[in-house]
Amino acid sequence: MEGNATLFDVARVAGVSLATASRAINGSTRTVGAELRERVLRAARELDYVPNVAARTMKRGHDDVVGLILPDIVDPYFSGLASGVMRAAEEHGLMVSIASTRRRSGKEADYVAGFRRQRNRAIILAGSRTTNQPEAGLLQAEIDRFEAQGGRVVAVSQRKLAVDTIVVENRQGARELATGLSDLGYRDFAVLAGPRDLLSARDRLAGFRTGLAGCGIELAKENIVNSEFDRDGGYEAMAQVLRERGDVDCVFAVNDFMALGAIAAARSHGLDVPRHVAVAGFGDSLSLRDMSPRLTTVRIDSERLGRLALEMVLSAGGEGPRTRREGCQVIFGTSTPGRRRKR
Amino acid sequence: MEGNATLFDVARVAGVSLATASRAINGSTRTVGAELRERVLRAARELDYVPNVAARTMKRGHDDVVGLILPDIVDPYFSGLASGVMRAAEEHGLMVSIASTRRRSGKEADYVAGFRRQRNRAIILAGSRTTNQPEAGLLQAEIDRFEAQGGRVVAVSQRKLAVDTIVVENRQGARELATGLSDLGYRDFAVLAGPRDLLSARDRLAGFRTGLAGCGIELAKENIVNSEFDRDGGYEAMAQVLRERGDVDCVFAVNDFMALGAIAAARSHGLDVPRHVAVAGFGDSLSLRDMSPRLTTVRIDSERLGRLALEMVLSAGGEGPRTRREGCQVIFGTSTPGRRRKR
DNA sequence: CTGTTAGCGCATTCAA
DNA sequence: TTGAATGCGCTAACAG
Repeated sequence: MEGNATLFDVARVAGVSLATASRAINGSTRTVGAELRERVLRAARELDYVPNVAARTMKRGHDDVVGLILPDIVDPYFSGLASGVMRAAEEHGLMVSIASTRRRSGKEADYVAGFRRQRNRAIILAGSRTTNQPEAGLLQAEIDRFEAQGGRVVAVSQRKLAVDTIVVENRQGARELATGLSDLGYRDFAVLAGPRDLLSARDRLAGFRTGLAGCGIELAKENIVNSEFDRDGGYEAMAQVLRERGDVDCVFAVNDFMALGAIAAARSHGLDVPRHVAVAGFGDSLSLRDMSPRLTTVRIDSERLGRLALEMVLSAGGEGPRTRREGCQVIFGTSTPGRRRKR
Repeated sequence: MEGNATLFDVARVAGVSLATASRAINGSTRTVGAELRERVLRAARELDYVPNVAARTMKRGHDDVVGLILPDIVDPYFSGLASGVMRAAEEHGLMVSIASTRRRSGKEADYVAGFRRQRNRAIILAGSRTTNQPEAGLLQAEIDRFEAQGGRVVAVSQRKLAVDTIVVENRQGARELATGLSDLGYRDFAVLAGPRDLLSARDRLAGFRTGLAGCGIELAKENIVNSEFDRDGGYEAMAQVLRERGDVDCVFAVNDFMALGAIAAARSHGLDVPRHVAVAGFGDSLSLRDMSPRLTTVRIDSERLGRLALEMVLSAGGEGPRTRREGCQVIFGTSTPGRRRKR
């Protein structure tokens, strides 16, 4: 075996026409007689025939690859989502191309353009939308081009683009968390609110505030600290809280890894979690499940989101953007055991 | 703008031939007069021309995508590696397709075949080799086909396939870990050795044993327990150790997540780590850095491995398989503080 | 049900 | 340096 057998070779060996060989192997609308099909398949096997995807793509206008754009593959939320996408893709005989923006949200449009050039069949766009309007415009323009070319697009985040979207109910989750923490007796809260321009972070803050308000607790502006969305951001924000607002009894970090940093910061200030201060996160990262104390958090099943996104992007649907909401569930751990009466 | 402008359209608008347009845009051997080139480029911009990758691939025989095959994208080691690959790929203008075998090592060959059909430019095969010989044969056969077609392949693991390989020095790392633990005064070891057929796990065990032997410590067979390579495997193996060999003072889990499970198992048996038993892992997963106790482990910079792999797979090299060794570094944490004299 | 034929968009040969 | 013509491998009309 050297270069590659082509469909033409297969047809010749099988003694049929090119078209018949194509139909037998690919299975088009037309059917092929059992005997001929058998002959073709046998010839293909003998010749170790491999279809040339590029040629097929040229005809069809798209390939069997779905592109996945995400902010950071190392983040367990997104690697979980990628895992779900890949698993579902395998079931459908699709390949998955992944592009990481590494949190440079402006890169999303570039990667959409890249997938368009590749003639990928569909794109899944994961990760929170931001408040950056000009960027969103460029992204939407690229998406429109991709769709004009016959590609399908699904976003997993907020409903901010004119595409099918799986919306994660950050608000609802944060609201329930707030209520639960209030029930546990906490009253003086601080929120490590993450980046100002990240909608997921904003939604979690907003939901949390709403939940507290429902319990008659107001969240003072001074008790909201912005920072990066990662472990170090949580550390710094918590340090600031401890410096400036020493009297809080519960801290909500809008992301598990920020919560991790917050706990580390508390420790390095000589405070124990949860004895001196309670901490809750958001995301329920698997690798943190064995942490001690077990972090109170809000579970998002990102693998499931990935699977749903792939299914959605494959289901035709021509009648305007669809929205599917996915809830999340509060998990109480030992990091918020309930407040003992103070003093 | 509707369907898509083709190179033909660009040529027409620019008032040149197809060939000239192709040469101006792609930049072939032939050069194009400055003025004509400018005209072509302008026309391309006006028409929002996007090259059809499929057509180009048909001519060239390969595209600008590199395939990455790994056992599990959710494992931080592999998501880190993927991150490195993607980062380097971006610098080279390449896309990355990722396939997860979900630890079904027989799937590797299937995905190599898949990437071959896609006419991908290169494949990076990450993850430990196993002792399964027939599987390895099938995989090698698919790799040979891929290479016969002009593709390049690099493996990151053990040097078991006839391809360029980046070898992770598991043995050396485990050996140094053993020596270090011995220096800390530990004498009675158990090893949670992971799956019997996984070479990485075997190498870590072997290195650890060698290291102990160098310190005059023999590792009894009964103190080696096999299990799955994940958190739950570590939990079960540790439970078995505690049941059957209560007297160990230090446990080495060949993988960080197994160590995590081991610590959880110890706790649920009423034992404190490290007070009652010390635990060490392997891998230095980032998300575990804030764990308490801080896990003693062996650091592998998987992001770097990914970057190196991509560079290697792009560098031509026709003279038989190359091997590059990458070391790893022992990190001591509070999970192995040093042994207090017993009794 | 099967065969013939005409491109898909591009890079590259061969002429000019 | 430029242009005209060819064919990569395949699918989908269009005949039969």
